[in-house]
Amino acid sequence: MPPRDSVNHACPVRDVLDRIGDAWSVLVMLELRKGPCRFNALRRVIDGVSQRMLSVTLRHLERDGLVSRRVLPLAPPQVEYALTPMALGLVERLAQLRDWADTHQPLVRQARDRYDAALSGSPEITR
Amino acid sequence: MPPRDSVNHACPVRDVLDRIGDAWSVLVMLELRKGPCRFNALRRVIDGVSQRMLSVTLRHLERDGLVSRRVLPLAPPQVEYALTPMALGLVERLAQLRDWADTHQPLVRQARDRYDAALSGSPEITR
DNA sequence: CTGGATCCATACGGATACTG
DNA sequence: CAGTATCCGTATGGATCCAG
Repeated sequence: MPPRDSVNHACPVRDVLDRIGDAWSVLVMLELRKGPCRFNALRRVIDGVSQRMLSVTLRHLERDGLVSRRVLPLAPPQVEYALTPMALGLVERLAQLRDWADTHQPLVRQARDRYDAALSGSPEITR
Repeated sequence: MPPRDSVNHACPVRDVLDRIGDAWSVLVMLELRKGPCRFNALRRVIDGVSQRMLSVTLRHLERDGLVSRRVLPLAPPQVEYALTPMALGLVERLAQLRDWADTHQPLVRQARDRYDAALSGSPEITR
């Protein structure tokens, strides 16, 4: 997709799909499902996320009204992120998705390996 | 994410999330949910997808065992794509997601506008 | 601690042209 | 019809440095 804004925004699904598009959003929301969490705590538990992407992701989620941001007025500044009420329904479905992923991941892996093997095994495939 | 393969593949969720990551996969699967479909038919109905991306997307889905590909031996070659049994559960959940997106899209839009307005409205924001 | 700003590599994705 | 191959602009995302 080009500039992502010049495109067909008549399709409502796209809005949410775009948010789900970057894996981090999903991971963050699933994590926040367990309860409110602070920036670096998220950073540690998400595993693999750079500080920049976590920041960007959280801002996007906040913009879409899916995550709330609460600044605790403390000596070392603390910021707590939490799901908004609106996000709850979405997160439930995301959890359903994750469950499917968990249980079917081995099958997907198998299929993938079979596919790859079939390719490299084919006699006429030169590459 | 870097090379997408050098990354943490210990996390099972990632595998499926990556597939869901590109919006096209979801759109294609939701379309195939209605029944088997041919290449150009998909191309027409998906709207916005380039021929290349549809091709790439379908190959990925096939590789993961989520979509089957059947070549009809006809004069003008025809290829029919369909969901595999394994994909059915996934697609159901994706449909759930799409439903949420449909019903909540206005709210997301609102939140987004409010967020943007708050930014440009803030006095101290120079940018 | 919680980020924003910048720099830079690369992978994604569109357009186009070409095959079976 | 159903793709594959190439070219090439652009957005994504990591690394690093800096600020409140």
